[in-house]
Amino acid sequence: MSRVTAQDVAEEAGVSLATVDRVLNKRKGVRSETIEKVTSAMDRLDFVRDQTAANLARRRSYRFTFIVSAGETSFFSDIQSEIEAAKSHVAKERVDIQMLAVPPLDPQAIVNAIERLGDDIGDGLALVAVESQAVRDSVNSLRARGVRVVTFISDIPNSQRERFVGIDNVAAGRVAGSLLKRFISAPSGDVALVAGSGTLRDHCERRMGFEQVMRTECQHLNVLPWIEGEEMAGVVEEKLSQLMADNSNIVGLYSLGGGTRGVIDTINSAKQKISVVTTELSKHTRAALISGTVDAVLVQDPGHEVRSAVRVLRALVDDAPINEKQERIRIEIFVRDNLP
Amino acid sequence: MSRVTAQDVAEEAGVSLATVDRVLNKRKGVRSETIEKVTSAMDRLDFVRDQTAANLARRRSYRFTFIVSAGETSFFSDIQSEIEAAKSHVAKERVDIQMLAVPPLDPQAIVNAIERLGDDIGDGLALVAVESQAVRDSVNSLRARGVRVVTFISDIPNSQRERFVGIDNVAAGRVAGSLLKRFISAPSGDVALVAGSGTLRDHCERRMGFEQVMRTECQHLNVLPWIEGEEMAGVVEEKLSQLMADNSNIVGLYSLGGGTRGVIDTINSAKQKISVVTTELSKHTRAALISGTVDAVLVQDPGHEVRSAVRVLRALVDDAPINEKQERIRIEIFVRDNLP
DNA sequence: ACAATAATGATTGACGTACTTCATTAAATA
DNA sequence: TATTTAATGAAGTACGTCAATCATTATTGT
Repeated sequence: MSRVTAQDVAEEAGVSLATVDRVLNKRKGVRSETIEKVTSAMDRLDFVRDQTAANLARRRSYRFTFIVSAGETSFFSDIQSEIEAAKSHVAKERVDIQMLAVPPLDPQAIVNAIERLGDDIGDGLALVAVESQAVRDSVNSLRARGVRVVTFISDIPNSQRERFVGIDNVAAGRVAGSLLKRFISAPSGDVALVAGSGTLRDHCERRMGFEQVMRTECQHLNVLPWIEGEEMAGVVEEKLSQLMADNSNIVGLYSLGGGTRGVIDTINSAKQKISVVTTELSKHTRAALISGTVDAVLVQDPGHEVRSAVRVLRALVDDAPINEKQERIRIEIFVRDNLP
Repeated sequence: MSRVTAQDVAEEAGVSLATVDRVLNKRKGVRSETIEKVTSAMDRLDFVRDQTAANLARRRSYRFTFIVSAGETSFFSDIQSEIEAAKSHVAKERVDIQMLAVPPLDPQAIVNAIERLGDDIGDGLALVAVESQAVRDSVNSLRARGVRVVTFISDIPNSQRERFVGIDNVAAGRVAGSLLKRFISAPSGDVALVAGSGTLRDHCERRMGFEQVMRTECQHLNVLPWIEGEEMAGVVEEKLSQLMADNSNIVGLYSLGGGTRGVIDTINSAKQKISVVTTELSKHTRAALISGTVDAVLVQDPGHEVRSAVRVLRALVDDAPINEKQERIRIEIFVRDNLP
């Protein structure tokens, strides 16, 4: 009933513990014939090596760095507190996490941060990437040094990052589109689009996805030129109320990034019935969902993303397989009734 | 830079390792004054006990039993394969899982299974519960024996199970209602309701939630008497086509349980445009989402549920805190564009 | 002040694996 | 056959904590 140990395997295979160990850790100096004896004994006994004991003996501990945007949006403060939470949670499993917040939208800040960290960066890095060749180079040189790198929330394709932990933003945009398509009952009308900044990759991708759906499936709807809110509620509010004053026929709106509070305030003081889909679950979007101002909110779960990044980094360091299903970050749809 | 050990704490506190250990494991025979010295040293040094080493030394291993319904629905076969997956995954962390499939909807089968297992049930049980006093008693006596019990997917309230791992089914029903409400653009019409069986608690709850929304917010819609499909596609198809023949004004449909394939087939061969929300992601609902027959599918992620149950059981055994955010099972909404 | 009790120290051997060293044996080459 | 080389065994130390034992101090009450 007690666990099968390497010692048991040795006896079963008729070899010494040392040889089992050599096989287990793929060290050289064992005949393939002997390897076979050992592995078959392992199968027979259902041996699974005790990872906890192994890690202890290896005195392996993991050190990971998170570099995130210091943006003042609620999403990024959520991310930061989730990292803090994860930090204390995994500390007892010999995983040490450090977090660095850098100014948003600034590639050089990221590069400098990585530079400054040097070897202190540890075994792995989770990075909220910004599109830039300098960052790409920086990531690649980390990889060359053996540091495992995952991008996080915002990807940087064509770099040597080993994985992207985050949602498919094009799909998120499409979801917004197909929801709005179903929500809007008017036979025709205009649809407004509010974004943070055109330089943000995720915003662009969501917009792409959204417009794909609108173009191909909603000929009766006309997507207005998008509003760039620069992630600031005030700016959004000003530009959006202008837009709504000019267009009396707005029937739908997709807010795909920052400054959603401005959207909500504007819609609240408008008379038209507009179907609204937004992003990010903050106290404002939550209230708006409940009051009915907003119909649906599309979300990526920061907690899941942080935990996933840690698990993935650990698996990369351990050369262990990744549970794809577990690590897939969902595009979550919230309506009033499934609010957490 | 290396980890802080209990030995370091002992030195910092000016006591022996034995005393630190006594404090750490809350053994008696230490003056409260000394306890204070030790804990403050721990704080100063940021000591976190190494769980892996602790588990090793304690030679603690966990043994959990899953009792699930042997229903032939795709949902339960998904559950079973997720349990298998979890089993091999956690084996390396000294967690042993056994699974037992019992006939669905049969309280006595559950009670007998628990009886037969005896002490072999291990440290904890995750149970797909069925409403019944016998099961409730059985759960309670397990708890009295010190076995930790969580219910799983289907709850059994008023028992001493320590937690329910699953979704809020009333909320799921409400989500279905508020989605349909938005999807249906017709000014009025009938809404059909297809369920598996009235004896299933989760089905009843979803129906409740759905009708709540319909009654309070959709006076323009008329919910037809529900169809009991007994989880069989053929039965559903027959009854539903009859219903649709009788009512030419059906504009929406919510399929809240088994036999969804029958719903899909029926709708496919109908001429009306009906907004449809269903449950469970199978290859049929997936195809129907893509083809547009179904507008949205409400899902609980079996993988997440299984992993959560294991984590919760382990936390219960360890007397460790539970990460509520991580363990909240989401009501997931899938439309064509966020299909996994 | 003395015994009785409580608190602490010192030491030791697990737990299951990793990794090294040194000795021994078997196989391959000259 | 002698010699080199490769394969294996035997044994020990380490990882950080747990848990038990026994010896040694403090701290009580009388």
